[in-house]
Amino acid sequence: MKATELEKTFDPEKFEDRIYKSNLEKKEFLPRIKKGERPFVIVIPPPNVTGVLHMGHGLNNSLQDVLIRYYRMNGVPTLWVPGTDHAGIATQNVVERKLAKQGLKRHDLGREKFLEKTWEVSDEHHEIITKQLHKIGCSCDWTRERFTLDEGLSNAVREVFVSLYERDLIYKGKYLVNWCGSCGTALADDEVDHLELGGKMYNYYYPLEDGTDKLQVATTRPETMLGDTAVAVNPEDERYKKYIGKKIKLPLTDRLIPIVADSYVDKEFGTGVVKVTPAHDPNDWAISERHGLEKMNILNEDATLNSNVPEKYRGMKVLDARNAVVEDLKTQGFYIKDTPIKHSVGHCYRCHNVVEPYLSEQWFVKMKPLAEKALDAWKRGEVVFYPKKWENTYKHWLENIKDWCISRQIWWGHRIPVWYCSDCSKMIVARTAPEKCLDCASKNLKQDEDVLDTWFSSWLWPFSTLGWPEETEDLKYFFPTTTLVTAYDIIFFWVARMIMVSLEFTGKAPFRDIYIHGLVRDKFGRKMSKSLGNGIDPLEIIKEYGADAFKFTLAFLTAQGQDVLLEHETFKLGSKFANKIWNASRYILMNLEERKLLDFNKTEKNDIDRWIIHRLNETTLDVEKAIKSYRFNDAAKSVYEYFWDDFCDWYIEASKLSLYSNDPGEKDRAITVLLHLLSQSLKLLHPFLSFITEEIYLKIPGNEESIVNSAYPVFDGSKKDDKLDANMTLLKDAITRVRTLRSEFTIPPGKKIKLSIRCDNDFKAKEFFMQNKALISLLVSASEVNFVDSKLTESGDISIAGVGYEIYAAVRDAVDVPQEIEKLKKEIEKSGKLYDRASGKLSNPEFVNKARPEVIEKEKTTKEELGIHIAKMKSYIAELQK
RNA sequence: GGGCGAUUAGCUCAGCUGGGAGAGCGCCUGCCUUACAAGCAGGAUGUCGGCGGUUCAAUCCCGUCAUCGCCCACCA
Repeated sequence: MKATELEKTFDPEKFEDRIYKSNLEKKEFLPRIKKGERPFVIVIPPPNVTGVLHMGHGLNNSLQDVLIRYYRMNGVPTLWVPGTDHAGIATQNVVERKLAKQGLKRHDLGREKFLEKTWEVSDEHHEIITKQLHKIGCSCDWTRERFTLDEGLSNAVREVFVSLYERDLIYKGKYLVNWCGSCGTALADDEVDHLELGGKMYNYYYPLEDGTDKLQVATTRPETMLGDTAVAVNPEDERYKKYIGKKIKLPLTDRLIPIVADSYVDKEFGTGVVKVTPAHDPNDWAISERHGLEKMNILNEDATLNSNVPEKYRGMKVLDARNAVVEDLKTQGFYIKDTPIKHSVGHCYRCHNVVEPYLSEQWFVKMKPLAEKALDAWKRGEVVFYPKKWENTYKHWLENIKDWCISRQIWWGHRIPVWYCSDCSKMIVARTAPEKCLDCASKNLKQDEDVLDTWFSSWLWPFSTLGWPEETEDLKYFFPTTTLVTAYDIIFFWVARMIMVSLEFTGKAPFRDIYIHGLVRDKFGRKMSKSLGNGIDPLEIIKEYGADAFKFTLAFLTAQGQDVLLEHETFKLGSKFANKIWNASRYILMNLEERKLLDFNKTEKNDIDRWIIHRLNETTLDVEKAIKSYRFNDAAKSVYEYFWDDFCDWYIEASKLSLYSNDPGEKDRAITVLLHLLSQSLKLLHPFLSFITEEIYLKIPGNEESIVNSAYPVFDGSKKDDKLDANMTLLKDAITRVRTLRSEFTIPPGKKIKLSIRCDNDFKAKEFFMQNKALISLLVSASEVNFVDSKLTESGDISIAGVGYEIYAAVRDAVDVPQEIEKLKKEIEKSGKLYDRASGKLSNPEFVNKARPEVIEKEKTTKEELGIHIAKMKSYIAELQK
């Protein structure tokens, strides 16, 4: 066999793109459907086509890839559906910002031209995003890629809209909605971010019509007084009872407004008088409904004041109007004072401008009936959150759900499938554009100008991507999907809504497991953002460290329920690991030179071979447990420790006994086993480091097919060998003790030392130690190792105490005796404390009576062993003092 | 105003069902030992936020306080 050369330095850039391309060409990422077998399916949380992928996407997709690759290798038919989201307002904003730079507004272009521009932006970002996912190594099935605005998904959107309308779950009406004046559209409640800000509470008087008295009111938004249509007091409030039914002369206007009694008003709070602005405050809206008050809208769509206010304020922006109103109240003598206050102010989650409550006609989804189904499904255990704590959030939101405003006054999105007859004003809700009015047969029809909320298409994603409403083969086989991987910031927007609509239309929950990972933050725990400039570009990391380092590091750091704190340097962790894999593999492949490979199964295994096979086997089980419970850090740590600590530091080091021997047969045997274990180890690592494992795997003789669809190592109970593992632990411990001695007394590695080992008669690993004499000798760099029956007192060796054995090292001349005595004394002290603790427990009758037997047994052993240990060290001191 | 989470080595964090505290980075010592100096071998470092309680036994369970963070909520 000729040696397979790996380049001396590990350079991921040299193979990652090539491997991804090859995997695509060979269709490695397409599902291998097995009829009757339940597949493992993930639909990607579709990235927005507003921009490029950030570290949060990097994390999200890396974790999905780990899962997908793990199940794929375990022989489960596996599908990962990729795709992107048109992201209505967000994308529209991007285009509008571009236009603004040229001094243009969307209306200057007109709807059609504007949409053309938006498609350009969308296509451009789609390209970038796709390339980024390729770079990360995401093993998606790109033949099934979808976009929320593509034809199939648009069909699904219309189908759902019309069906919900027919089921009386969608309605149109004039209500108070959250209005973003800057985006010029209505927003859903959860699209409003509430920020705690410092503001002012303005106090001023409203005079009674008859001039007999004046009432003090307070507000944080004084400009709304121009839309006040009443003043409310508590019906039980003795101070104001006499005024109920009377009228207020509203300052700055010529309007008279009534004083009404409403129990909503808290007598104790403020002055007990509330100004009522039904069109611009949800509570006031409710009051106005109860009292049949007028609802006076004072805002235009762009959040300037409209013609319902006195002329001087018209056209002013809200804040300008606020200042003007305050000024005028002052000059006219109504003003009292303002006090600083902290209060939460709603902001648009897309453009971050202040949102105003605004009266307008919108489309809504009745959420209660949908939410009930979603709650029931969760209670029945059809969906499970990992970690569980998010179930509270989910439950709370569903139980307090309000109707969802789904119409948006923007252009980028799914046009609402509703038409109005210009002649008879008939409203037609239809799946396809009607040709004529159903009532008057007029062909003069106009489609609703508005588009649907982005989430109205996203919530269909798990089934619309698989072909719904068509009964496709994909839908039948792959739906419902298995796991949703997402961050907690979109539980309401997306996760809960997907469950609701899926239950409504398919009768099934769209996925079984919901894995909620944390958010990516910088090393100070701050969210990564453009404005802070603390973002890390995934591609930059991949360019410097490689995609494997990227994915492995993220998996290693993803503890369930925790945010992930990152800085650029953090990725060295994965990079160093990849480098280690590279070099270990290089060592093995290098030693193929002139070797004859044997049949692994028929090859004899020595102790250390069987030990590493045992360790691999155990690790396989650890990974399985960790992956199945979505504990990515545990899984990554487990393969890391297996490969670095067990495979490299012990197994490969031990293999040098064989590979550097003069016995060609032993060399052949050893390389055969090594190569097999390397192959298995690479498979074990592949879900976490996908490129390097493929690159090396295909260089191993006999491996023809990609590692992507190779069989993952499976836990095999018959390979479990705890006795061997215990023996190895003792052997490793003995070796470490000798190495520590060498290190402490600076005995250089080149200097071989002579060792004698004496085992107690009942020492369990006696045979094992004796059989592996040569190994011990190699790993501690000994000139010779002898097993003796008793201490050779006259030798003047330094003694090392083990549990069940002692090692005598002929290094007395190199040792600083007082220092050695000091060290032994320290250890006696430390052991003494532990001994006292154990014996204390054992002499406590409560402990002996109540503790579990195995715990008592353990304490007994501990006490016994420590006793011997201490005695040994005392005798060593005595000896050294001779 | 509710709800949730965090507090463990200098830093960032693991520690799943209570039984002698761990990782990565950093630090100290010695090594360019023919896979790897992005490495090897060895080492130091913790009143596991405070106080109570349950228990034979608490980093882990309960209560409470403190500090920090997040989510939800219409109090003018």
